[in-house]
Amino acid sequence: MQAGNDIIASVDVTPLLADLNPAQREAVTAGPGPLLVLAGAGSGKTRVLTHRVAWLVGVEGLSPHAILAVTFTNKAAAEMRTRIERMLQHPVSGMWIGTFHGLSHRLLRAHWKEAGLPQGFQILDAEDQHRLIRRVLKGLNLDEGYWPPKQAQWFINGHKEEGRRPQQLPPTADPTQQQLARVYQAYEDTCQRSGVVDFAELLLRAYELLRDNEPLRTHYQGRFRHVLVDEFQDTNRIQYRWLEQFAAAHGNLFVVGDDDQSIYGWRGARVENILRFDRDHPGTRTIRLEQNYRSTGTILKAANHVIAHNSGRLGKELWTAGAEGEPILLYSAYTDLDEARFVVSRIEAWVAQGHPRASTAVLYRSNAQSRVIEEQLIQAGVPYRVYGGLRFFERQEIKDALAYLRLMASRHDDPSFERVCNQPTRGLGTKTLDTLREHAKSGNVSLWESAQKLLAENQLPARAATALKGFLDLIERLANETKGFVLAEQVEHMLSLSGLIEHYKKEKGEKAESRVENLEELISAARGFEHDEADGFDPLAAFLAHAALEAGEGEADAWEDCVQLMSLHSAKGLEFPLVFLTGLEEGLFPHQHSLQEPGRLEEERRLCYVGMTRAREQLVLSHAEVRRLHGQEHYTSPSRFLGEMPDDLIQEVRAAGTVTRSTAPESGAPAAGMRLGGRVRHETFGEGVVLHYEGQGPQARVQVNFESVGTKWLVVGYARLQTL
DNA sequence: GAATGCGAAGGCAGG
DNA sequence: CTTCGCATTC
Repeated sequence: MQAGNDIIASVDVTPLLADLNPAQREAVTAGPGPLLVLAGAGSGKTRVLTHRVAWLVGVEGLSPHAILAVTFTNKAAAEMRTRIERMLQHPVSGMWIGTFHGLSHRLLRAHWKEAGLPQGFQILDAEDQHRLIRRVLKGLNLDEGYWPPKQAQWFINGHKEEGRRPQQLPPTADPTQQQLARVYQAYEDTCQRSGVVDFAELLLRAYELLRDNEPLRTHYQGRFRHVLVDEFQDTNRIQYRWLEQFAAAHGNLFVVGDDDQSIYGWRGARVENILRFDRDHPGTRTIRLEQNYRSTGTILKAANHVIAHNSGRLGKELWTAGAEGEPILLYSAYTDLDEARFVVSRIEAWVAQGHPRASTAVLYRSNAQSRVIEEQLIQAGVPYRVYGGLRFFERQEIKDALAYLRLMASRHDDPSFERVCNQPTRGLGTKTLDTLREHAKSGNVSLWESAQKLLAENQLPARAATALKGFLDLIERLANETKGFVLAEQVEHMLSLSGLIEHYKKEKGEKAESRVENLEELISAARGFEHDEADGFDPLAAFLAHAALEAGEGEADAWEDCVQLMSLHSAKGLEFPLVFLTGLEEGLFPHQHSLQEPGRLEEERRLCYVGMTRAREQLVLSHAEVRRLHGQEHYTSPSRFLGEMPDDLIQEVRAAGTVTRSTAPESGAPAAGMRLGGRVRHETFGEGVVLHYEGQGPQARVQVNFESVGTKWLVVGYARLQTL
């Protein structure tokens, strides 16, 4: 390749490669063909991806148009784009950088006809999908008690993630499966009729589009000469095949991932995708990035120990050239409140040392845990920001508003019709709606069409007819009158004409007030919304897609210097000098649901690994002996993950009393009703908490932390302990 | 047809 | 502990 060398020689590649280590450099400068980069946490993964793109464009002279880069989150996509543009020092508009969902959506918008969708198709989020499934179940006369919508949702999404349509389900004699298959089919029909697609459908539909449409496939394969994928360990089966559709012709598939950070098995991710990548793609070059630039040696050592308990890994051990750093701190709290206070006091001390608040993250397994910590932060007057949870575009009032906008864009959107036809109330009751649904179902048309038809044929009672006509006219009027308006004015107009904002203004209470504020915020959001005109669809459609695909930020403004609160899942890819990993308790983390299946437990362990490796300088672990969850008090035992870290790396912090670090029970309980963290009463020592036990039956010994006399080992057979 | 109040059910992670 | 559906009442 004489010519190639000439090109390379003619460009000064020094700045591009200067700050890379040998492994990173090897990945960035690799030739064509499949390449797997096993990138450990903090090993410069994003750097490799962005440098690779810069290399392809800047050195190999590839057009940005020829690059397809896929990520999982919008944030990652945005960051990648920014960094690439900074490196190349000019905008790269022709490059496709986005999430699987975002890019699929783009494809489907561009080729809606070929994909068998109406032009104005709308996107269902998880909640919309849930509601629709409930409707479908009702339509099939299935009792919700017997047929939980959640189960049907799980069934449908699970199959879609595997690429299976209702007709392609494996034959089964199981009546439950058969019934669920019918639900799946009915759901699909409803979606098709209403012109809506759920998240999984975006991917599946885009994949099928390329698979079945040869000219289109050839076109895109010809255009995208290089396909790059971030977080490859989180791809599910359909995403894997989706990628193959693009890369099959040339095999230039550059995937970056870490099997130890695969944490989305519950939504269909297949670790196997990364485990078998080199077998699926002969000639794959595998490059390991094991040097970590983020955390201290202590943190890495502990994290390596934890993850070593998993089986079937590709194998990787992080190391650092940096310092050992501070020991990991462990706080055993009495209660979740105690834990929260501890966290807040450490944060205050940290901030007092001159660190910005934003250098701190509090991580937890489930979003419900944030409340207690938030309350303590508020009390201490420490600004904070919560990621995840209920996000802007998921709020009730915002979804109401969006439903109006969606109907303006697409009349046949049944879920939106159902949502707002009587919101605010305008005299459309159950009866009328039932008639509408019945009629729509039998005629296989949308609610909108069915309403028009029933009105035209005068088949409704006068009152209902007036109300219904009022609604249809309202939507038509909104759509027509606001044509040519700028987006924000469209939204504003809709809010006042529909009576929605008035409706919430009339309501009293703090909640209603914030709803009105949110609706006003929606107008601002619309005003600030920018989209690529080149996408070829109008601003309203783009805005609606944005709302569906990017649920928006949580509370608080991003500007202020504030403590970051988030679930472990949303922490992936981020890093902070000081990290709190809270709620390390059996049943919570690892989560209860994961204890049955070994595979799930390993995923929880990976989640722990992800959490630990977020910390740059200081990692603080904590667990509570008593935790209030869902209104009930639970006595808990420390997470088994704590027992998987070497003792000498951990320093315990304890205000009073001592709690020995204990691992989860390896065998059953020593006596009836006795469990780690459970409360017991002793005749002379009083009440205490079970910390440890050994053996079973009357010879079993238990360690109890008594409130009055501290920790003692007792033999169950003699101590006559009473479980409480 | 709409507002109010009660009881039951759900309860993990996210695009 | 919430939220949501449902029934009762206005």
